Amino acid sequence: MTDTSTRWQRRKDARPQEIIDAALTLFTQRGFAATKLDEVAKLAGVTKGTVYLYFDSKEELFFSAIREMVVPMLELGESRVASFEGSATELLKALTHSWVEKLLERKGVCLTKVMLSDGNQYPEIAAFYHQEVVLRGRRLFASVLDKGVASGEFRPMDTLLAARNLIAPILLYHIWLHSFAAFESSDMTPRDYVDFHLNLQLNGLRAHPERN
Amino acid sequence: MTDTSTRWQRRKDARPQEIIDAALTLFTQRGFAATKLDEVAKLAGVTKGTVYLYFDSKEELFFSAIREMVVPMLELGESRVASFEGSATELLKALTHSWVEKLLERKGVCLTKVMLSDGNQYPEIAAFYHQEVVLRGRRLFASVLDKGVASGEFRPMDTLLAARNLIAPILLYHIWLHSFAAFESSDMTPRDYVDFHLNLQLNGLRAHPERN
Amino acid sequence: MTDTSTRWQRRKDARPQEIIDAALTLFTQRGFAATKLDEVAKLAGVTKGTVYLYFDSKEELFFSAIREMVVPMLELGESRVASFEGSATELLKALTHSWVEKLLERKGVCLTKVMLSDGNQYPEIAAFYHQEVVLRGRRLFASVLDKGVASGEFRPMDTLLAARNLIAPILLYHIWLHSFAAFESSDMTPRDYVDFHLNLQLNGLRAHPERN
Amino acid sequence: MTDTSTRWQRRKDARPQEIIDAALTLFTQRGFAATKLDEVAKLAGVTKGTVYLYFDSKEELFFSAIREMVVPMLELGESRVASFEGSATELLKALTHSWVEKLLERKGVCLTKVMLSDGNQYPEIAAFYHQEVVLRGRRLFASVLDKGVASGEFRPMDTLLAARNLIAPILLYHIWLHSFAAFESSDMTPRDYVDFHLNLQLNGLRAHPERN
DNA sequence: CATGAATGAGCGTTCATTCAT
DNA sequence: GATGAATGAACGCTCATTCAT
Repeated sequence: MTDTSTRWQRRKDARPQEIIDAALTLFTQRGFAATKLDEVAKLAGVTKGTVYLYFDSKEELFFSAIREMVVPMLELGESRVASFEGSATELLKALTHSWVEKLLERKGVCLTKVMLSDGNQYPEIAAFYHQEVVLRGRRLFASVLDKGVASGEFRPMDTLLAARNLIAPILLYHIWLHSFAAFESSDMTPRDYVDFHLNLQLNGLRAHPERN
Repeated sequence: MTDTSTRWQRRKDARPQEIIDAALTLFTQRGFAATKLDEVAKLAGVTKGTVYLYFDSKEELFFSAIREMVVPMLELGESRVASFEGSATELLKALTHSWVEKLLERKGVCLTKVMLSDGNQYPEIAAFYHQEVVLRGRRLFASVLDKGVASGEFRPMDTLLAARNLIAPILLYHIWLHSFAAFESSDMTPRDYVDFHLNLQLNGLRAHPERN
Repeated sequence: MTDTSTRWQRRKDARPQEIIDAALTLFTQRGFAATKLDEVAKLAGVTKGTVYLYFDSKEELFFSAIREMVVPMLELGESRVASFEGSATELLKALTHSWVEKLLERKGVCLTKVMLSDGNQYPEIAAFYHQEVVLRGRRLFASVLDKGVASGEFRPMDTLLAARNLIAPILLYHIWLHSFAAFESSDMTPRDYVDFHLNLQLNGLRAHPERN
Repeated sequence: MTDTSTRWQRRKDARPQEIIDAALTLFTQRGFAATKLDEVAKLAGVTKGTVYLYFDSKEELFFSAIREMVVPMLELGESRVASFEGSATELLKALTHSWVEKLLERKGVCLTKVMLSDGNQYPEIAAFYHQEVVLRGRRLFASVLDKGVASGEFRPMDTLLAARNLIAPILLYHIWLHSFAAFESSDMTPRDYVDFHLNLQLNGLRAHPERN
C-alpha cells in the first residue's frame, strides 16, 4: 500500500465503515427504532445527508452492518475449528472464550439483541440473519461437539440441539448486560460466568451421573 | 338480555384486562416502541381514547401488564415449590414444564423479550422488572437446586448461577420463536426442546463425568 | 312559595345555576378553551353527561353564563343610577365601589377577561357581550357623568369616552389579578387602588379642581 | 440569481423571525392555546416540522417572541426618557404616542392580551413577562411622572400607581380592538382616543390645572 | 333525571427522507 | 462528495360530545 494516499482520501474510503460502526453502537445500545439517524451521523462525524450517500435507508444501513460485522466473525470461527488440533473440550473452551472476547471488545454479537427487538418488522433482514448468523453459529458449535463425540470425549447426542444449550446462556448473559447492567450487582466477571457455564455444561448437575 | 353486543354492553370491569391482553400480544410481537396504541385499541375492540380511560400512558399500560401477568405467575411457582413433595429432580422438571406451558398458552413471559428490546429507554420499568421478575425467577429455580443439593441429588454448586444456565436456553428459545418463527423448520415441539435441555443439564456433556 | 318543596326538588331546579357557577369560576380562572367540561361537572357536583342535559354545548354554556350573571348586574346598576339622589360625584363613587365589590365577591366581571381571551373564536357571543355588557356598561357610567355635567360638578366633555377612561383601569386591575396575582407584591387592597384611581380621575373631571 | 423562489432559496437566518412574526399575529388574534402550529407554519410559509428546527416547543416559541419583540421596545423607551429634554408633559405625550404607534404598526404589545388569556397556564412565562414587561413598563411611565413632580409640573403623588392609570386605558383600548373590532363603530381614530385620554389624565395630574 | 363508558377528530411533537446548493 | 434546511407522514395523548343504561 503506497502512502500517496492522503489522509483525506483514506477518510473518504473509510466513511461507510465509520457510519456502520456508529450505527452498530447505537443500534445495540438503544435498539433499531429508537436510534435516530441524526445521532448515527453525529457519532460518525458527518451529517444526516451523508448517510444517504452510502446507504439507501435506515434499514439498508442495518443490513450492511450485519453483513460487515458478523459474517467475518463467523468465518474466522469456522477456520479456527477447521485448523484446530487438540481435544474437542479444549476447542470448545477456546472457541467460546474467543467469541466472548469479541462480544466484549465490541458490540458485534448484540446484533442478536437488535434482531430480537426489531426483527419482526423487517422479515428480510430477519431471514438473512437467521440463515447467515443463527444457523451458521449453531453449526459451528455443533461441529465442535461432533468432533468430541467422534473422539469419545462426549456422549452421542443431537449436537445441533446441544449447541443451542451452549450458546443460549452466553448470549442471554450479554444481552442482559445491555438491558439490566445497572441493576446487576455483578461481582462476577464475564469470564467467570463463562467458565462456570462451560463447566456446568461439561459436567451436568447430577451428583451421580448415569450413563443413558 | 339479548346478545346484540354493542359497544355499550361490555363492562367496565372487563375492559382493562382486555386491553392488557391486547397490549401484551402486540408488545411481544413488535416491541414496545413499535406498537401503536391504535393497534392495541383495535385488537381490544375499542378505540384509542378508551385505552386512556384505564391507563394513564402507554408506559403505564406496560407497567400494569407486567404487574398483572408476570408477578402472579411467580407467586404460583413459589407456592408450588414450597408445597412440593418429591425429589428435587422431579420438582425441577415439573416447575420447568409448568413454566413452559404458561409461556406457550399465553405471551406472559415474553415480557422479557420486550424488556430486552425497550428496557433501556424506561429505566423505572426495567428496575421493577429486574427486581420482581428476573431476580425472583432466579431465586425460585435456585431454591429447587438448593433442595437437590441438600438431598444429595445434585453436586454442591453456586445454585444462583446454575439457575441462570437452566433458565437461559428456555427463555431464549421462546424469544426466538417470536423473532424467527417463520424460519425455524421446527420439526420439534417446545416440549421436546425442554426435555432435551433438562436432560442435558442434568447429565452434562461428558462421556465420563468427573467428580470435581 | 310553599315549603313542600323538598331539598331534592330544590336541588333539581338549582342544577343549571350550579353548573353555571362552576363554569364561571373555571372559565375565569383558566379561560374558555383551557376549561374542561369534566372539571366544570365535578365542581358542580355532577357528571359530564348531566351538563349536556341543560346546555347544548360548551359554547352554549358560556352564553348562558353571560346572560345570567352579567346582565342582572347591569340592570341593578341602572336602577341605582335612576333612583339615586345626591351629587354625581357621590354616585360615581358609590357605583364604582359597588361594582368592585361584585367583582371581588364573585367572578362576574371577569367574563370580560374570558371574552378578551376567547372572544374571537365565537363572534356571536362576542357580539352579544359587546352589545349587552360593554356598551351598556359604558352608557351606565356615562349617564352618571352626564348628571355631573348637567349639575355643573364636571366639566363638559365626551362622557362616553370619559367613561372608558374610568372603567379601564379598574377592569384591567381585576383582570391583572387573575393573570399575575402571584407576582404582584400587593401591599395594597383593591379598595385602595380604586380610591386612588377615582381621586385621580375626579381631579381631571372636575369643573373646579381642588388642590388636595 | 433568478427569483424562482423555491422552498430552498430562503435563508436560515430569516426563518426564525418570519416564524415569530407569524406566531405573534396568530397568538394575538386567537390566543396561545387556540393557535395551531400548523397555522403558524402556513402563515410563515413553511411546514410544521420547520418550526421545530428553530424552536423547541410552542411554549418556547412564545417565549422567544416576547424576548425579541417587547424587550427591545422597552429599552428604546427607556433610552428616550433618559435623553429627553423638555417638559415632562411633552415627554409623556411623546412617549405615549410612540408606544401607540408601535402598537398599531405591529402586534407587539398585544402580547399582553395573550398573557391575560393564557398566562395562568404558563407560570414561567407569566413571571418573565410580569418582571420584564409589566413592571418595567410601569417604571418607565412612573419615571416620567417623577420628572414632572420634580419640575413642579405635576402634583406630588404615588407615581407608580398613577402610571397604571395612564397605561390601562390605552392597553385595554388596543386589546379591545382585537376582541371587538368588528362591533365598535369607531368613527374615532386611535390617535383621537389617546389624545382624549391624555388630556383627561393631565387635568388630573397637573399641579395648576387649566380650564381647557 | 342522571350516569359514565366510549368515541373520534384534532393537536403537539418526532424523525426518516429529500434535494437545492 | 457533502451539507443541512425543509418536508410530511405518523404517533401519543386530549377532550367535547354521544348514548345505552
